[in-house]
Amino acid sequence: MTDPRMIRAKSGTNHEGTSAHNRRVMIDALRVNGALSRADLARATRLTKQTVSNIIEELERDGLVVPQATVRKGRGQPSTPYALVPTGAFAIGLQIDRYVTRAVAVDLMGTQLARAEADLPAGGPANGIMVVLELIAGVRGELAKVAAESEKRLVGLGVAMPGPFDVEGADNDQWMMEAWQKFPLLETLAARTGLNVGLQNDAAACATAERMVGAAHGLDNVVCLYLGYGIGAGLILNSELYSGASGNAGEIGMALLSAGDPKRTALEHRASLASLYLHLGIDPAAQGVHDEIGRLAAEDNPRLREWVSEAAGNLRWAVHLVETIFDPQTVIVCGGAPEALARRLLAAMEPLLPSIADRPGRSLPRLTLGMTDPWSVALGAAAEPIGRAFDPRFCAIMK
Amino acid sequence: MTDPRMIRAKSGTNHEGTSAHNRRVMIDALRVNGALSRADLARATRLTKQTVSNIIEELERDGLVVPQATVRKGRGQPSTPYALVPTGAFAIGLQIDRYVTRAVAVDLMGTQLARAEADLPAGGPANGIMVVLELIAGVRGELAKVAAESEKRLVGLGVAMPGPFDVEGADNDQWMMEAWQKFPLLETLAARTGLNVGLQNDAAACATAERMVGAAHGLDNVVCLYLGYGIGAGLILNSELYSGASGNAGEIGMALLSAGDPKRTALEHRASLASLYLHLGIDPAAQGVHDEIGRLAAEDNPRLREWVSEAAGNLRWAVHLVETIFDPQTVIVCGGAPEALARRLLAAMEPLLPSIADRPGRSLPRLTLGMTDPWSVALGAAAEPIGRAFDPRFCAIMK
DNA sequence: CCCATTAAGTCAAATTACTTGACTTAAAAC
DNA sequence: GTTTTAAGTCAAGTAATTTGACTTAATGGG
Repeated sequence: MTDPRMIRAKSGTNHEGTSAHNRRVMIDALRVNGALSRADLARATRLTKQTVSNIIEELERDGLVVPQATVRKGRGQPSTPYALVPTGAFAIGLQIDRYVTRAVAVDLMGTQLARAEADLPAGGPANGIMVVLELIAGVRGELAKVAAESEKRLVGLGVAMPGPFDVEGADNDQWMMEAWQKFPLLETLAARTGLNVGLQNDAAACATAERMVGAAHGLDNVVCLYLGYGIGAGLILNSELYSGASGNAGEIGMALLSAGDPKRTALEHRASLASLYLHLGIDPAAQGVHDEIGRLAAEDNPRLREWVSEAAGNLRWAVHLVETIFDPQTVIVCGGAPEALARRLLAAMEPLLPSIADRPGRSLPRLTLGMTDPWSVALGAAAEPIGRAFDPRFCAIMK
Repeated sequence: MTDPRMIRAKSGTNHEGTSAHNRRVMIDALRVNGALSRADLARATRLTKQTVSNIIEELERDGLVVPQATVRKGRGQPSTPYALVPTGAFAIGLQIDRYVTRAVAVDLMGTQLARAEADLPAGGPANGIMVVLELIAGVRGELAKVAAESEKRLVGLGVAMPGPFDVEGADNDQWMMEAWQKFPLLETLAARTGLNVGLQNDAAACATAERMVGAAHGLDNVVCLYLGYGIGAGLILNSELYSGASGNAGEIGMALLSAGDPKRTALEHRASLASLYLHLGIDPAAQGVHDEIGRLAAEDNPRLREWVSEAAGNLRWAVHLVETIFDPQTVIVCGGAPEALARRLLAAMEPLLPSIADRPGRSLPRLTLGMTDPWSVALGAAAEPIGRAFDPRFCAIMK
């Protein structure tokens, strides 16, 4: 007898799947384009006016869209644009980093409505899980105060933490995170919060954030270079976050800088905040580190300038590499570096190396500065459940 | 008035879309798993028995599946497995390379039923297009002789040629191909053959071939390193070929070997058949070059050994890089190198560099030898229209 | 040897959700 | 003031899945 678990197949779909897909397509269209009339939506989605009307009616009943003032535009009956209601859905994002954890609550549009951070005690999840749970509960409570229906409309909890996940012989400075990764975090959080829980690495979270509210909004193929304690790439390919066979795609920081180098130097040893801290002799666990390096960057500190120069050289190569491999619409630099530092890095990276991205008729710059905000990872973590709930490509068609 | 062309949205779907998706899911399941009963299909696709029955009936009427002998397996009524009919669909693949062009005709299962090759005259498409058209016509005629209904069941013509496409300042040795790329090839072929025409680069074609009949069969996340005149990566991500924003994803051969190198040496200058020909002082346009280097590899020629050693070092790094960036299930080495040479390269690449691919519980090797056959690119080109027609992920849900 | 059990597969009706085509409404153009 | 154009609604039609009862055909226990 054929073991049914051995049969590999994709899922079929039915009318509900069709309907869910169409709803998501419409929500996505409204998110990307802003308010649209039913007629516009019908043209854009290639559905009939009637179908669009039905779905809009349902979305309005569900409190996800509202009609705007009618618009006269030439001949014909004026149209009534519909806009997404920001308070139509909420999500909570949680970042677990090496020394700190952050939680934010966002609405459907990605606006932050509440947030809080806490230091993570040493010793991994055994000591930290309570801190995390309290942080989430606090933000959730704040959200409930600001938005009446938030509990009913919470679509999930997104978690972001540094990768890689489930790898043998990970880097030494990862030992803190390793304990977290062995811990049944998702199960615990799901059980204790009652929410759907999803996980991404920090670079992926940043890309998710950029896609929802940042430089990648409305783009389909983007690579986000996330400069944090390490360096990772968040990959948006065909409008979808790509996470690889085991969730570790984009760990570009572990890429060796050259084929021949016997010392096997990885990119993040030369271009990451960790390498900057090392270069400057700063303790990354100390309070106010972020502001400190922001100040150094603003005043163009010579030691920092040295690092920028070398890091920029390596990042220039990293950009060349991802352009060559992914052929994205643009590359976005984002992450936990202070904006002054990020701007210096971007400036130092020019001119970029030649690559296939030098093509005629580009409309976007090859390199874009994205969010430089310590909260962007938590924001992206929060964006993940919203994307999951409302993104038409998220396997929406399957049952 | 809002310009409808300015509105960006994904396409909605309807019952036909649903149905098409379910048909494709079933065909895909049969392709990956072999013959399955309706009950098995219902379980695997999460559709009802009745729906599966309806679709199977339709597929049988269309000549795409046939019932096999019934199978008794324990209690209950014996099941009737259904198998794909190889002659249910046909496609033609065309490879346009620098000095030669090849065409193959394949069936639904990827079996080659006819093939032919021809030298390409210098001067690009002006002189070459007639050669190509005659080649296609020849193969098409052969196919018609072997398979009665082939004309009715031809799903398309796939074209593969070296990339990158539409890039400024492409490599010098690409000038021959540049003329081809400027030529309205797809339009001409579509007009002259009356078939649906699709285009891939050669690495992508090889990956498509590996997925249909090779080492990537049934896998969802695979990188194929295609060693040809240059070197490229064919990317299968989430079961789908990824081709980037402008069709040039995977042009890894143009990746610079190190961040610092002022000479800006690209990978394919060190690890590609072009570099081997250069190293050996062989004219790549000469007849019998392929057999020649195969012979040299078989007899372990010292000059060739030198090249293998250096190329393997660089390929080892390339594997490390794609593992780090894509986190694939496996990396497949394939392409136009003779098998003896490919085996030497693979052997020389061990041990691989450490990477996130070193994870516990892997079932597949990190590195696999794929097809080493000059025809594999043409085969992959032919597989593309079949995939397009029968792959459930190929935007099947959209209208 | 018979009958209960199990599983494959069919039948016919119900349901869901999209489409169709005619119609209404409201504004601009002539 | 009439015509034209476009947005949007109404009601019936249609395609495709689901549902639940039924049929068929095998195994296995008593």
